[in-house]
Amino acid sequence: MHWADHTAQRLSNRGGPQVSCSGITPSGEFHVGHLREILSAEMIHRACLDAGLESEYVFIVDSMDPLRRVYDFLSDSYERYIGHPLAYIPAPGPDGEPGDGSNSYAEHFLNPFLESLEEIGVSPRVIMNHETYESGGFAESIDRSISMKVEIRELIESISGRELDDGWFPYNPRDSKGSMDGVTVTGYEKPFVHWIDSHGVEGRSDIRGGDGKLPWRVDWAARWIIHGVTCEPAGKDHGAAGGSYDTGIPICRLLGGKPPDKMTYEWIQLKGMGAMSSSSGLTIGPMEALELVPPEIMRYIIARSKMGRHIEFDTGSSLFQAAEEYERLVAEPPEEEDGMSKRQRVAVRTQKGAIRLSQSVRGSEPSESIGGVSFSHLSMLAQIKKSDEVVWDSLRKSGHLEGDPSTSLIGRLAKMRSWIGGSHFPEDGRVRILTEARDEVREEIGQEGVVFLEGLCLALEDGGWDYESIGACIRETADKVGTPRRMGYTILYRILLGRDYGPKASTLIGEMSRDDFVSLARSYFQE
RNA sequence: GGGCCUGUAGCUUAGUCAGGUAGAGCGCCGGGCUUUUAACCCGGUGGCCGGGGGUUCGAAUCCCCUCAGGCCCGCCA
Repeated sequence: MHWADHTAQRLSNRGGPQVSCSGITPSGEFHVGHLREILSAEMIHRACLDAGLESEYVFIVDSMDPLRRVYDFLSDSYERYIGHPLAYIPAPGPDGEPGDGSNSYAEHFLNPFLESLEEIGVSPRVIMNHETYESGGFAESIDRSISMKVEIRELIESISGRELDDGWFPYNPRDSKGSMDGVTVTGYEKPFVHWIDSHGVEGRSDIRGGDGKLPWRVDWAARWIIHGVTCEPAGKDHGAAGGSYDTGIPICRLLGGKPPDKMTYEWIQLKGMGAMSSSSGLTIGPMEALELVPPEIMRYIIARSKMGRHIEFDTGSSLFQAAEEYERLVAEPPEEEDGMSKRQRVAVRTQKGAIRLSQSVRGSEPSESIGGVSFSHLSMLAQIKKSDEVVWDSLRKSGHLEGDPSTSLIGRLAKMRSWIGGSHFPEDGRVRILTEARDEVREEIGQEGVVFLEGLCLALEDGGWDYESIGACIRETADKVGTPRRMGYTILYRILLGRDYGPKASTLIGEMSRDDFVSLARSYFQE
């Protein structure tokens, strides 16, 4: 059974309406790794719906989290915002300088990400955490936390092994400048927390507003209660022993809630480059990834892997592999058959689940996502056909397409073109036509090849320069000089691409000019 | 120091929670195909399940130890 379906089954035992949740801090550019966070939860949500449960998917944006430090892409001017909630800091401009404040730091990074989510069929209920604070949503939890300060403190210290300092308080007020760093709480009179800040200024924060927040480990437990979260897959960092999941669960109970089960997922790694990290600069943003990868394939990459496994995200040749695997499964959906072992049945169900959950539109027919044309075929066409119209013509001729291309097919071609045009496209997927003879090829094709090419050049002198005529010439020449047709094609692929296989030979040749082809072929039999 | 994940065929992996004769895809090899969309069809090759010990009638699966890789323990998906 697919992990999402399995989780849905567990959640149905828990009962009640289901709320799957993700939480991400918008401290910098979003990257592909974040898609796993989102999709893991969203797929569980869909599996719940498919299981007939009432379910919702919410995306909580940690907009109340403070800016930790001045990141590389920020100017030094951001020094003064350290400790301020991301929702109350102006967005950086292209130069890294703070903007005019019309757009907050949190929104600045969040908005493009939401667009990416739209594209892969994820439309969460977005909750800006700072708004929940502002509207007083956290007030009760804050009050409870303060009254249970001793118990919470003990829990965190004993489970995480951390020693909290004497001034620790389960609420971090914002100081006279708006920062949450270096503020000492001096007292609590519901609903006000009194404090003195590092500048010596005294003040008070209303727990019913955005004047401060719960510390992370308590915040997490509290939001589960506030939003009724029943399931929240978290990055493995939260899952470490003594990590925030281990403290969140008992704290949530202490505050009177029913926490979700601990569930963690592994990182996505960039092939050969280690884990995604905003600070290392080695990231592929979701926008960038989705410019290359069709939505269903992106979802499939997440859906086919169990949560506990690393995913090597690679925009090179393994993307072809993933796409082909997806297409194969869609073309021939696995079915349970008599005589299958229990394991085989499980495998079939898992694969069917992965395909189902990979659709960007829930419940849509998987074969529509492919649009009748395989990923690798499209990559070839996109490389040898300059204009989209010619690609459609070719597809109509080959019977892949009737009438106008679908929106999804147009999108696929556009993505394919940007993939091919960019630096991520794998070399061995590239169709590069050679322009002159190569010694090793000369050796491979031997005398038989020379005779065949001579005959072919002769045959191509006259006649039309269209795929059909060219194809006919190839077949006729092969028969005439006594070369098996298969060998004739192999010879052509060798001189054209330096490989034994390739896209349809007549199509390839037809894309060249007659002179170019003849001069390439001649270079093998003329000194 | 503490903890987590992973290790199954050349590659990607299923099966591990609920122990019952090792499954799949790709690749590779062979055959077929008198238009080769890197295609398609048929057949085949291939694994002491990282290693060792234990529990059991029976272990890839449970327990202990060990090796290797990745990672977490202020914040980070």
